[in-house]
Amino acid sequence: MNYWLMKSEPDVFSLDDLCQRPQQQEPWDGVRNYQARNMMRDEMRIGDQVFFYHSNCAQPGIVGIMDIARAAYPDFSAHDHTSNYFDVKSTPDKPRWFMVDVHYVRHLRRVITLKELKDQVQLQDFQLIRRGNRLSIMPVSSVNWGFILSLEEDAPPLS
DNA sequence: GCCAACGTTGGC
DNA sequence: GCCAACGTTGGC
Repeated sequence: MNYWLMKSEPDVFSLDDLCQRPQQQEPWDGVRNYQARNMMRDEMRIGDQVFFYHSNCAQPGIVGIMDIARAAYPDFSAHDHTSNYFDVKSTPDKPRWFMVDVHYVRHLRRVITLKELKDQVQLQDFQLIRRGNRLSIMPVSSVNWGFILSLEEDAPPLS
């Protein structure tokens, strides 16, 4: 099984939004970056575990856990003229963009903030906190996954 | 294939 | 709102 982190702006789609879906499941549409697409299309498997990360908000950080409920299939929002994610170069015949379905697992007991992650000596190899990182989807090693989860048990940092 | 211009991400 | 970092586009 593989571990991942996926970012979303909570104003657009939050962990609470996912939690409130009827099946607590949702297509992860709108990814328009080739590296991120390739990871979804080529490497994500049903049952993989995913950190849900809130970006571009007051308190950026990991807020919960999802799993992969459906492997990659064409992102239909690319073919929808009314969608923000419309891409004239993607067609149903030759889809350029792919997505997976994610499924809610749980909220973390507290937000593990970006700042807190950056402060961890043990996470210096974690892509999320490397300079200039902008990928919205990234792999998480099983070691880092376990370590980050262990932070959940700690008291939140005071600052 | 090079690279300047431009657009986007996302923390702060 | 600012801006650093990075990806994409398109002229040549």
